[in-house]
Amino acid sequence: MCGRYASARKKHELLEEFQVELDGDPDQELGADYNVAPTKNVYAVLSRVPKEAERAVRQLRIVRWGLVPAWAKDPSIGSRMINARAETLAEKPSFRQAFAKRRCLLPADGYFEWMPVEGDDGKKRKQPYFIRPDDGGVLAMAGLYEFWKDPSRADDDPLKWLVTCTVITTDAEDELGRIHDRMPMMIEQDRWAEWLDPKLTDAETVSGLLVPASPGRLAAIPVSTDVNNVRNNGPDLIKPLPPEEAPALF
DNA sequence: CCAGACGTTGTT
DNA sequence: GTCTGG
DNA sequence: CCAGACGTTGTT
DNA sequence: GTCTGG
Repeated sequence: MCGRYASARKKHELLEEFQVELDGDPDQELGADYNVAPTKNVYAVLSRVPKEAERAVRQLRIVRWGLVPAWAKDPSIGSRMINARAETLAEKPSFRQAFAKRRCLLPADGYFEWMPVEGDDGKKRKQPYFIRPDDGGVLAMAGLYEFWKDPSRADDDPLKWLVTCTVITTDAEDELGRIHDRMPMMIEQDRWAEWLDPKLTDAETVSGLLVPASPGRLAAIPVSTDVNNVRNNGPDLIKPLPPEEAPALF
């Protein structure tokens, strides 16, 4: 699955790597985040037709992780909507609309998975792994975004509309499956444009874009349990553990 | 009809 | 044990 | 995903 | 808002 990831690239790098036309939040830049957790703000690449325009424009926006459906009475439900199963997206009431019209990419340097292991003392513990492309390239996780109108705020309040997102999950490929049986769905660069196209609303066609990532591109690196606590952050969280402290993977 | 859910993961 | 918050 | 709370009243 | 269960 995907319940934690890293996103440390600068905004200008993302604008370039994702061939973004419009910076949706020109006044805001997120700091390098090596411990992105649910409810935090993240970058999303999406394509929408701006007001009074006729053409969809690829843009980079800051959204909150944890999708709040339009019908929610309050936004707290978002912390339980951090993932959406690729297999059932098209039917689930919480995701169906977003799947048809509001798909996005969530840029990541890599994501974290916790593997249950037996410690030297026989006690159960969990070893975190950082999973990232072995060539250091950017990951484009498939996501959905949604708008939620906050009834407690005035119409002219800039916070009237909350924009949230969820990460789509799929079965993990063989090697990664040993750590965890689910993983975030990745979109290859040659499918970005189609995935983001808001005019493409046919569920079957869109589902066809959700193909498992090509295997063998990702490396799983054992890291310190410092990542467990969301208050910790910084590049040390993705540093490989010294070999003597790293449990044998396979 | 109304009430209540609407989600995923992992673990036992 | 289970829910909420980050 | 993991960590941390899990509660109410009244008083400062 | 829309679906499911009773």
